[in-house]
Amino acid sequence: MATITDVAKRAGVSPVTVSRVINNVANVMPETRARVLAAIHELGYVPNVAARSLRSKRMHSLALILPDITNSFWTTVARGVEDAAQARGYAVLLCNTDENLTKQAGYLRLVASQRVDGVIIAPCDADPAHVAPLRERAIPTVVIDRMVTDWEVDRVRGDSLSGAYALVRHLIGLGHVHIAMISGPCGTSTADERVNGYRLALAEAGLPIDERLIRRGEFRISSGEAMTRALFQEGLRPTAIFAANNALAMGVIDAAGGLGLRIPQDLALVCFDDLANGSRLFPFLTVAVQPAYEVGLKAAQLLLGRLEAGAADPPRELILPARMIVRYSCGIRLKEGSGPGLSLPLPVRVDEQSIPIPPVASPAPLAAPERR
Amino acid sequence: MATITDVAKRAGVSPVTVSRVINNVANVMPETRARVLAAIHELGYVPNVAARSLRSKRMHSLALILPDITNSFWTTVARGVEDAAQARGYAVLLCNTDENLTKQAGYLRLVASQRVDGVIIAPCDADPAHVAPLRERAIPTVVIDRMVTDWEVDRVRGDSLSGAYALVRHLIGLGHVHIAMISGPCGTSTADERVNGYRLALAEAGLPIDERLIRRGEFRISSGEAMTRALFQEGLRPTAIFAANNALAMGVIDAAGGLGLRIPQDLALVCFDDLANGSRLFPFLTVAVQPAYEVGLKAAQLLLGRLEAGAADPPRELILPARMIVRYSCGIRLKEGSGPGLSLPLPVRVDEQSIPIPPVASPAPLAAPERR
DNA sequence: AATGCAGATGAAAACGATACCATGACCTTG
DNA sequence: CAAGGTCATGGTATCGTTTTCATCTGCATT
Repeated sequence: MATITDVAKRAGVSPVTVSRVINNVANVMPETRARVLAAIHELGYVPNVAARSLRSKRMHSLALILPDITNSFWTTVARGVEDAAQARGYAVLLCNTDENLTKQAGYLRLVASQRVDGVIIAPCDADPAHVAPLRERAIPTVVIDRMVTDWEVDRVRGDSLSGAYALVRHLIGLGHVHIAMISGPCGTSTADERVNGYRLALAEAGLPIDERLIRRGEFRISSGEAMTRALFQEGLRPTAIFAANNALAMGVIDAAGGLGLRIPQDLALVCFDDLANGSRLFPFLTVAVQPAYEVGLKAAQLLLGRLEAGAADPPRELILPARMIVRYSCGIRLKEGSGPGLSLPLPVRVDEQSIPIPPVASPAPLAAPERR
Repeated sequence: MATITDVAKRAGVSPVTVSRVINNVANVMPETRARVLAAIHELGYVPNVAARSLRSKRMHSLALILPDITNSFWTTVARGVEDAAQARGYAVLLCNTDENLTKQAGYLRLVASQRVDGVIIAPCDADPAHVAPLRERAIPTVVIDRMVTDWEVDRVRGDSLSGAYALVRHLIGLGHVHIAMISGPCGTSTADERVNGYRLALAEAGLPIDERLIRRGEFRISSGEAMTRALFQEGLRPTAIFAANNALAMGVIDAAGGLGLRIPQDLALVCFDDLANGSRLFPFLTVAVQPAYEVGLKAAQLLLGRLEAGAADPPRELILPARMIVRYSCGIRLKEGSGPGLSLPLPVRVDEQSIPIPPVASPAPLAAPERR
């Protein structure tokens, strides 16, 4: 494979000049530049990033560390990151942690050894010790979706609190009083915040908060099924369930099947995060959606901006507003005559209504986050 | 950041010995090894892959080039690749082409410059010219899902022909005679093969093949909708549609909504590739599924095997069998009393039946592919 | 005419690891 | 006991770039 020296020989210049042409730095005579470009083209020369980054300390690559690319939320985030990176010629290393600290630690080591320029990470938990390698090595990082305690770092996330609040208010507005919430692990900030939004909405409506209706598990289908099953087995009979993410909602559906409950007739269901084809597939969940693609895009742009400008501004927090998509899983008919009635015939596709969610103030306010 | 020399000094050995310890090559005295390991640990040393691969010509990374990670089929493939790579300490570079040749070409350039050890690619089309950079530079490659004409290369793919054949036979068995097929671009082998399977099943059943019922477009929702709409607008009235992938099936659902057709009552629908939560979300599509995770896993294993063994065996083709998952989108009740009737009430979750698909012989047989 | 300066280019060193070959110590074998 | 082999280790060159500094040319300034 051709090297920079081959190109230099062919163009009758020194490797240094070729390097200058490639990187568009300093002044090179237009005529020389043309000769170099011609040589590059003729030889099919492509710079060797290993050599380049050994010398220049810039790898031109990012690592994206997230729980599981298989979840449509993360898929879309990844797509946003990838697009932003690609636009600036950066490569993206994909890392799935499965919410597993050991895997995460392994990837942090990999990331250090790859000497990636920056990292976008949705950490397994909020414990700063678990992301220590990033801080110790001062690797530019953007934390997405989650929070890490005591770490002043760039962050991009959706507005979980307001989204949860809006969903629960929606349920309350429909007359529900016994609303259960199933959420993810304590300590995972999104799970916590969604519970906060739930509490806030109930409190504001003057409804009692029954702690037995709040369940915490993991962000996975099986956990959602177990929690739902437990709720009903313990004799609590919520008329509506708020699932803190889409996987949990799928668990609710599984449990409902087993319990002989129909959605929406017997049980209303809302959740955070959309499904892949939410408006095409029944039960047409009513959801709060974070702008997943934008979370990825903005995170990557923020990171790349830092890398290229080298600016040492103070860390920023970007909270992207969520939207509520009202569909059918609470039994509402959106427009007279347009949507299906509650009983039959089966709809093929539901009309949906997308509503911006206004931010609500956090009960325990954060350090002046930036809204946009 | 600590270098190998720092470690060497601290352990009182030469960098060469440290290198040997890191790479587990040659014999190092246990006591020396321990000293080196201790030094590594104390300094938090992580090898610099750039330097390493500059010298050793091995990047320890793979590129995965596929149409769109957002499609659940590709998501799952990616997950398989990632898991296999991670297990052997390889990093995965993610590249989305959006079926766009320009983007694909850009990534091939990136891949060359990154000097990745190997590439797993689902090429946009079968034109060998479009993947020429891989061949010219002799980059070890595994082609997945698609085919490239005149290229003897390792391949891993699902059995499209048999899957399509099985689905159409299923429809025929239910009494359908007017079955339409909407597929992807001509020249994309999966799209072509699925059409072949369709023809084969009809021919075998002695049914006439109406060319107007076969439509070719792109593998995207909007294209599926347009083709379905066109079918009905032209006065053809198929009772069943076979969509060549999940995105096209979503397009059928969109079109059906507009046309006032219910699935399955008015129109049966089957497709290739599963949806993310196919058994939880109505219309519970009956599908042929390729083992997407396995496609990714096997492709990565095949590639890594080649890289590490350096074996120059002849290229292999792995055709993984598809399965049929019979659900509800053709209006069948699986078990008396277990599934829902055709009319109501709405099911929450459908029982499903997963059936292995026996391979069928290709009408134009391929070069002795390997089955497993 | 001497000086200064900017532009264009090149020579050599350096980045951090591994490949290759060399060396000395110790062991085996006929 | 000499010859040869194995083991543990080290010295040095090298991978392909970019960085740093030096050189040279030509032109404007004084």
